[in-house]
Amino acid sequence: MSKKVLLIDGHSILNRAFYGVPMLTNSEGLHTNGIYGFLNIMFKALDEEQADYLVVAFDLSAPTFRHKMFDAYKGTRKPMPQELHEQVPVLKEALQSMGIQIMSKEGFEADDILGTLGHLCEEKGYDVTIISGDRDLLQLATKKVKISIPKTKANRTQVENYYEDDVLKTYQVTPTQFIDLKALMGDSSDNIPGVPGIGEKTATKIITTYGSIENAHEHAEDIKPARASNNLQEHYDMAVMSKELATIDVHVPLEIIVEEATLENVYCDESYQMMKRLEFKNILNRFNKDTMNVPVLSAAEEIIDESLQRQKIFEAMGKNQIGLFPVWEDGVYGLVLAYDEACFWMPAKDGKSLQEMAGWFDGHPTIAIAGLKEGLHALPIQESGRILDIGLMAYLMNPLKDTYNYDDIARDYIGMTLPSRADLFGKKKLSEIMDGDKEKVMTWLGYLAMIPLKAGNILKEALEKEDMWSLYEDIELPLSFSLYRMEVNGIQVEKDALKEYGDHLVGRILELEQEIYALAGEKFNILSPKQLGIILFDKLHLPYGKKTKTGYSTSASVLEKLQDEEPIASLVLEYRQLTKLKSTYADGLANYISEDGRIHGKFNQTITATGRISSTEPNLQNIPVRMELGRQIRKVFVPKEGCIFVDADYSQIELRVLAHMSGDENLIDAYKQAEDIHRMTASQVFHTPYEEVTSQQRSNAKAVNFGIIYGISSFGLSQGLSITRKEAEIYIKQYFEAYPKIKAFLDGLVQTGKEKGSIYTLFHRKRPIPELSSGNFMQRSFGERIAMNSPIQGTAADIIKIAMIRVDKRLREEGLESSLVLQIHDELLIEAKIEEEAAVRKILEEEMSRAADLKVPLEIDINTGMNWYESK
DNA sequence: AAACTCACG
DNA sequence: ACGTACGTGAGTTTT
Repeated sequence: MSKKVLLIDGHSILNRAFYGVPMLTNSEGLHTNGIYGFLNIMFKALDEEQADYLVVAFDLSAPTFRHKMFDAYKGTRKPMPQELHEQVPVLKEALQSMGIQIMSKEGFEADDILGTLGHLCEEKGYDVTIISGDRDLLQLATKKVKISIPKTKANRTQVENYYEDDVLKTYQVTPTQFIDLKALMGDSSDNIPGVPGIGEKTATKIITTYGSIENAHEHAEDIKPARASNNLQEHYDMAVMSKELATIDVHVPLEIIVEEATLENVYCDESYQMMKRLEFKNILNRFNKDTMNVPVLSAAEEIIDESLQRQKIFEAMGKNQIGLFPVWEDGVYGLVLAYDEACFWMPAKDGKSLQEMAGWFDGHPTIAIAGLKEGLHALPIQESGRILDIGLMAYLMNPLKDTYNYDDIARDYIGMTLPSRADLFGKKKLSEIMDGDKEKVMTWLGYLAMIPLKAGNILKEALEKEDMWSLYEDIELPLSFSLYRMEVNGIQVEKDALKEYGDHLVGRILELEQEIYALAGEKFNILSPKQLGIILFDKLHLPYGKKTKTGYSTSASVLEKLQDEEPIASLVLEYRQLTKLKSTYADGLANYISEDGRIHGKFNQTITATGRISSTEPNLQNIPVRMELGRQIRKVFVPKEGCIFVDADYSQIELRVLAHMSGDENLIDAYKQAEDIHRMTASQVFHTPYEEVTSQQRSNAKAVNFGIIYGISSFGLSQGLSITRKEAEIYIKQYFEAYPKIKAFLDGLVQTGKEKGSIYTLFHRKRPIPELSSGNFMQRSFGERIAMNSPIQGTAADIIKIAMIRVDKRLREEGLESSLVLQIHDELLIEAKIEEEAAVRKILEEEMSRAADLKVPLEIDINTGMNWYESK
């Protein structure tokens, strides 16, 4: 079996990857999309080819001879965008960490190195694959040398492979003649001028007939059309030069031989650390974790005896700061405790005995912990300001990450690469882990408490430096306790009523199903966009609107446009609506009702980019309300015996935040004068007296107000209002004329974002916007909309968080039995003792409207009821 | 795992 | 020329 050699055109593949893979940055802010795409292409090729040797060739940054020649003719090449440029050295570093041979040579291009290596390897009888994005390399194809061109189409990498025969089949010319072809038609992307007026068609015809430019020149008079003939004669020098430019040198004197480019150290510790730094989780999966080096930070010592455990905790009480990690999973309970350089694993008998340990911490020192709210469920430690939740702090420092595990924080804030739980134990359950290698387990447990201990103060200082400590101490930390209480509290749901609701839906769903099949003329899966698309647009020939990358779009906006003409469209819309209610809500929620008849969902504090809370397992922040049928489901959410629901929501909090932050007097005055802000906006924007505003004008103004908050774009607004872009532009222009300071404010946000790389809320919450530095128009525009929206959405989130904390605090301080059950972004739901209704209303009213002192009043609406339907 | 669709603010 | 409103989570189908 002959050896296999893989040769990669470094810059070309990096370039392809950069433009093919959407923007990606690691937490250092380093752009990584090109490197990521490059490595994926490389690994895919390695898997497929099973190569013995691998070389990656790069051009040197200094312009090479061939380009100097041409640059003299026609200026220089376009400069590489900064975001790509910064990835070149990092990619080289990554390849080096894998022990992959990198080759470049002064005075030669990567093409020449690839050509020479390909040539040499073929002579040695090896199978060669050259990967490049550049079709110029097709001239190197032979029976043994394959040119592989990856194409990133719609997020999927497809590869075109060319041996000698394939080039002939595709281009009607041999690989050698491909050079002549290029010499005639030119290649702007490669700075080859070619002959003016000769394109692909003519060039192919000429070369297939005459074989080379030299021969063609000799028979130039016979060439048709006349224009091509004349141009070839007149610009033959260009053709000759182009041929020279396009010809790859296959005789470069190389010092290194390909046999040295073996693949022995691709998956080593060094490259593992590099992939961690770049945050390539997919690529990390390729590593064999068992052979990895596991750094010992401070392994835990097991303390089983309860009185010894007490003693250790007593000792910890004398310290300034301790690290804690409550373990409660899969029948394993216990506590990891760290102080100074020591660390102890203290198993507990069960969940209850672990909870009891919380009492031992009274009068505790500062506690550093990773994930306070989650920890509280196992170890309900006393509420205090002396807690450093490193997960929460790391979230505030950079809310864009998807995990804040000890290994992420160790890497980002201590500069230490530690194996994650998955690296160490894969998908094993905790009980299985604990039964395994003791030394490894104790090392891991050590991480869980030592990393909080070590990172706690680092993160505190980092937050202080950014003027964000108060956000942590006064808002996020106390909020963790409120959210914890809401999770424990849960919300009562009537299981039987929910079941009935579901059954009622099923009846109608079955009817709709039959009607749809009848109109379609066959049975099919209505919920499959693919099958539905075929039925509607291929079989029934309905006019299709949008297309997705995989086929026809069957989204509601498309079906809505059809429904006047086509009954099937309305039926499908209704079918979708009902099946959604059935599966997500009727059935979905039922699965979460626990023994106590309540749903205890999670309120996540470290998910969103803007500072909002998110709700999962189940999501209680998207219970239907807009459509009556869906809204009915709220009737199953009820207060417990002796209670009622009191629901309070802010009225247009984001628009009020905008009025305050922009300081626009017109909008501020509008809020002070008018009942109806959208009507007032319409009056000011369309220069119509307030009383004469039509409902059409009002709803347009409302859409513009939304648009402003979302980061206005004429296209977006035109979609929202079903008008043309031109009309949308006029609305926006008129809006900004009516509210000039809003325009200045939004422009300022984008500018700040570009200067600082981040934008901030009124309470100093930070959101980095790496998209703003993208060279891609789409990405950058997206960044601009984020810059306009996030401070508004984020400030509103800050305000309701403050309100929540204060409402919760007062409910407890005033000795009330009422408690918070839900937060839905601008709404708080309280399960209130019937006799406490007035007190609860008062607290909500006062704390919500006073949560922030804005230039406009914060107004709230309050409703009560015996279920959530009534109280909303 | 990714794509699509749709529920909410 | 580019082809989208901002922020989420979940269920179903498809790859």
